[in-house]
Amino acid sequence: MTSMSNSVSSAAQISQRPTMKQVAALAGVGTKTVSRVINAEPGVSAAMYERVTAAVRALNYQHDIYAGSLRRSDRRTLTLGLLVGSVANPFSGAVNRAVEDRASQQGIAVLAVSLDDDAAREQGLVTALLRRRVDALILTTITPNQSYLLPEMARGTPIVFVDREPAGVEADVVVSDNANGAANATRHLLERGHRRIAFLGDRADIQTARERRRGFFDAVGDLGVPTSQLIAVDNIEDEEKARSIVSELLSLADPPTAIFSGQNLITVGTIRALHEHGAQNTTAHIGFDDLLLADLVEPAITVISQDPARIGTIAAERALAQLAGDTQPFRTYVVPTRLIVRGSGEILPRVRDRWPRPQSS
Amino acid sequence: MTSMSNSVSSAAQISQRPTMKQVAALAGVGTKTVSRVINAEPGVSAAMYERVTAAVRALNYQHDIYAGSLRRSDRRTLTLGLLVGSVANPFSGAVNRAVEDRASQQGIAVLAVSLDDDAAREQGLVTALLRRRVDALILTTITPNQSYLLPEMARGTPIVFVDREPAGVEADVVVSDNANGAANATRHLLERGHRRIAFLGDRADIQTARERRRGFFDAVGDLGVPTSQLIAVDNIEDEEKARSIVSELLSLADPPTAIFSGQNLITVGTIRALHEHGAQNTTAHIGFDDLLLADLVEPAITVISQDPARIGTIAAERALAQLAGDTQPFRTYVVPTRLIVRGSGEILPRVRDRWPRPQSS
DNA sequence: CGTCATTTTGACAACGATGTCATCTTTCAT
DNA sequence: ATGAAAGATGACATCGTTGTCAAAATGACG
Repeated sequence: MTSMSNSVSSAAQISQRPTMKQVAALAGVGTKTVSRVINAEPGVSAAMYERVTAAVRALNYQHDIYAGSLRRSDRRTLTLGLLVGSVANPFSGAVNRAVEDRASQQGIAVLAVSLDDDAAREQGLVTALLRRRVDALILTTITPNQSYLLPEMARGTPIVFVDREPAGVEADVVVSDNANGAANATRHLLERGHRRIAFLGDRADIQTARERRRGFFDAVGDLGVPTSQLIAVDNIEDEEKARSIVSELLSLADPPTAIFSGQNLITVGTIRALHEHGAQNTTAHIGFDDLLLADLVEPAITVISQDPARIGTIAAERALAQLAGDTQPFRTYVVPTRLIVRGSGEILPRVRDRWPRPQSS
Repeated sequence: MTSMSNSVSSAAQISQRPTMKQVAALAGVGTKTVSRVINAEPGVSAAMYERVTAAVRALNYQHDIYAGSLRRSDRRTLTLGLLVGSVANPFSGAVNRAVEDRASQQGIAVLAVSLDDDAAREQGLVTALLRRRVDALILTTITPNQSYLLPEMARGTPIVFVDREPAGVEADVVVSDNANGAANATRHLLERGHRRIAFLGDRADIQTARERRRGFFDAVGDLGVPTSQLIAVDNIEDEEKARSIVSELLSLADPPTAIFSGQNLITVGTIRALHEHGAQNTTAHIGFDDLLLADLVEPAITVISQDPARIGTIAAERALAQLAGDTQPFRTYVVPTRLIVRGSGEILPRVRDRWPRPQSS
């Protein structure tokens, strides 16, 4: 009975995915001709084209991009690798979406992974993208140095950095105008007479956090505000920590008359604390990065808004341009931020706290 | 001088990505041995293992997942395909993140694409994922029927539907408790004496929108509220349209005493309109889906909150389980929603609008 | 109608990896 | 010491596709 070993018994025959060979067989042509039709290569007669597309439809053939890329000389996989803070975070989501929109115009898909600002994950995540042979990388980084990417760049893989500037690598970079934005916010407060201002910053190992801090100190420095007036707290990791810190600050004998919160979640924590202390209408507050509903809380929150969609679009454009052979020198694209005046940032200090001090002549 | 055609002139030699063959050559072993080491297959002596890993490190070899999958019998690409509303939208982002977290535990990456609730895009996007040979699909759909996926399912590709129930396919489904959540919100309003209630719904071709509408009408129907009291507006596509509709409603001679907004952006538009009319403290309002800062606007917004992370986690678990050979029958997982009481939903109608009517005996 | 240029087509190797299987060592019981 | 069993290793075909190149078909022209 061994003759039955090529069994009919595997009854529940699972239909295989059709291959190009099967399409070719059905159409009665060579596989190369099918390949030509699929890839819209020239030199196929109308009759052949018709026969092949009919077979493709009949079998519901789905071309395998990766098998193709294996043999193809450019080795393109039509996939972009994107490393962002977290795909769950609105800023990253907007960047992701903009990249997707740009890329999908050319049939390119986006493989996005979340960094979580965990330096230990960075290289592993990049490797995971590279193992999948993405055509280009768009990266938000956290490690102090990105020179581990040099061999990959030497191989010709386009790499664009977004949101944060890399170190140890020459490349296209797309960032918000962090220092300027922060300085603008700070000047806005200074102009309204605030001097006792609190700066609340994100983790200091994050490049943008350092930039925003720098902008803050540049602005107060330009005016020669004595540092004894200032309060700066860094490394605020989450909303709850921000809330408790602001709560403490408001309990001080001499609390700040204005607060500049340097990141999204810190802004939310700050708003919470201000409301808890009933201080939201007496303490000025500007946040870096806009929030949904920020215009509907009481008072509405003045913010420095970023343009993540534009950041994503430019990054995708640069990556795609490099793929297309563009060789213009690397540049840093600085996307402007915008001060959106809504109320919380325009609260004036009490007269006795206001600067410049009235002349007592 | 033709002997120089194998030119030294292509000076800027681009270093190629090392292949397994090169690693094998450097280590002085066969490629199959390298393959065994890379894949942690048993039967490799310690000495060989050491020699191979040394060569891998020396060349910075990066294993090509797709080339491997081509020959491998299970044809796994260690990639999951995810179709969501939009990677820029917070709900989708949370689902995406949960799927990523689950999948990355097994070294699986997520290829996410945005549907934009555009029926014309659905099949094309699924095909784009399938062309990349994803191991499984997690889909949010918009077309009226998903039977086009039957051949793919017959091939053994696990497919899990999230957020919305499919039609024409038997599969695992993970959804919010939409009808119940909407009914709860509605009862919450009815219990407080509201009868003149407005339901504001999303596009009627979206399954969840229909479910929420159903929940609303179930709840009012159970109490026998005369439909003449009710206002239902469907197909509200964006925040601005929601705002203008609510604005109109509030201008009616007999405006609604309560509003149930059936989706995120509709909720935001509703809040805007209420504030513009100064009606936010006299008109009750409950929104479906939570919003950041919803607890900080005045009044704080009562909502039906969903649990997108849980939806994503369950979906990923089911997809991975099916990949692992789990054959339990398909199920619909209903993730509970939760009424979060914050104030806007507890506003009472004026006495003369309140039900039940006081007995005039 | 024959010749040559041009267009269309397909056979075959190759891309980078793994499955199969044969070969070569080593180990160990007798 | 010997043979059998087990372990380690690599040669080779193969996965689904495309590059190369030669062969076949077609068309142009005298």
